[in-house]
Amino acid sequence: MKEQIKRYFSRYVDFSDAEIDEVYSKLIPKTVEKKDYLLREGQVCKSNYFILSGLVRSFYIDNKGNEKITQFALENWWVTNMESFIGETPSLLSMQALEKTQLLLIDKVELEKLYISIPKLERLFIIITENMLIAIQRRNDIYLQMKSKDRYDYLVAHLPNFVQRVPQYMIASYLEITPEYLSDLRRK
Amino acid sequence: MKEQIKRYFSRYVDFSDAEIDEVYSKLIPKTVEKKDYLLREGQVCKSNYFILSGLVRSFYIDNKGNEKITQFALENWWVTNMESFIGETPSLLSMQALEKTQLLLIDKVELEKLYISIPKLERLFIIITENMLIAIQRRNDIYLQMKSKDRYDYLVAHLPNFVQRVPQYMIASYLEITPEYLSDLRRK
DNA sequence: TTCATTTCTTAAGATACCTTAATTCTTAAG
DNA sequence: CTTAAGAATTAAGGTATCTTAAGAAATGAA
Repeated sequence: MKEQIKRYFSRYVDFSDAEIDEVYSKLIPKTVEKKDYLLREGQVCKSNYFILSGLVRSFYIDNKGNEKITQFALENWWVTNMESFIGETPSLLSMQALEKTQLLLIDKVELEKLYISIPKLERLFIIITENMLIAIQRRNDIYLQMKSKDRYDYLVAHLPNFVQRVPQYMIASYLEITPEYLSDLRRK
Repeated sequence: MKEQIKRYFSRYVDFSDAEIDEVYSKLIPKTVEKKDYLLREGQVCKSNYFILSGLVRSFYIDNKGNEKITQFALENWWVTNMESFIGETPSLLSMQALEKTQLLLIDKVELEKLYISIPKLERLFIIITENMLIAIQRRNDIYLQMKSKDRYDYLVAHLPNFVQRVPQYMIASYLEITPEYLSDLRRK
């Protein structure tokens, strides 16, 4: 577990073993079962979650009562609801495990303390935030330009894990189409 | 001009007058005319732009040759192409003034030097980046949930400046619909 | 294995939005 | 003031995607 975190951290910033240890000591392990919630709509999201293994989705219920999936997250991703986490406001999204999932979570308060003793850590989270922003913008562009069929093909090509591990009606939700129409598309 | 920057800065972080002066001395004033470009597709975006007055759009040309507007930015906003600015990669977007626009720009290299002498400044830009991320996510959600008509109404209600100052076919592009269809919608 | 639940498919009819192309309205330059 | 260029409207026909509803297939619990 510690190795996995260490590998992840050193992808972006150079930490000493002592620094890794200090961070690691503040990370709280948590295992959730399939269908368990990490966060429910209306709660304030107080933690940032590092996924050791498993798969998590973020979603909300739209005004017609349908679930809309905004994000999948898997091994070696950080996942949180930025808006709620940063602003300390009630979350519009829920986060739910789609498989048995092992996590390390860090509390917002602890994280901010760590920033002071290990400024490099803040640098790491800046980079993570920037990458998130870029990824979201890129995803938007894809959605802007592509028709449903192409979005599906793109997903299969670039994120095959999602397609394999997630039920098809959730893929449809993520792609912003109905399950019926996705089924149609796949026939071709 | 300095007053405007100072007001903006102190919305988020407390700076001393001396700190403001130091930052201000690195900001380069620039005035561009309507239709001038701040950045062209293919260039690396080396600066972050603070808009003192005027209006700027970001857009790209899609595979059918149509302009797609991804963002408008106006007074007291920072505007840049994050992906190109952070990654120092050729920009996929262009940025163009839609009105005569007064800017203060800061070079990436200068900005990073300033982070060292004024760490609080980095804090400010973290906040700006986080807010950007939240805004983009929120915009996505709106696009996810709403039909064209509702997106237009939302824009009129929440960002009337855009609707007033930008030609309608650009609003259509921003809303991801054709100008003809927007015209249809407005009739109702 | 069996039954119940969840997920996926199929098809018909409806709707949102696009394409093209012609027409009017507005703006800016001479 | 006149004209050309840019912007907005209108209408007809087409396509992508949704809705509803039913049945088939897969999965998981007993």
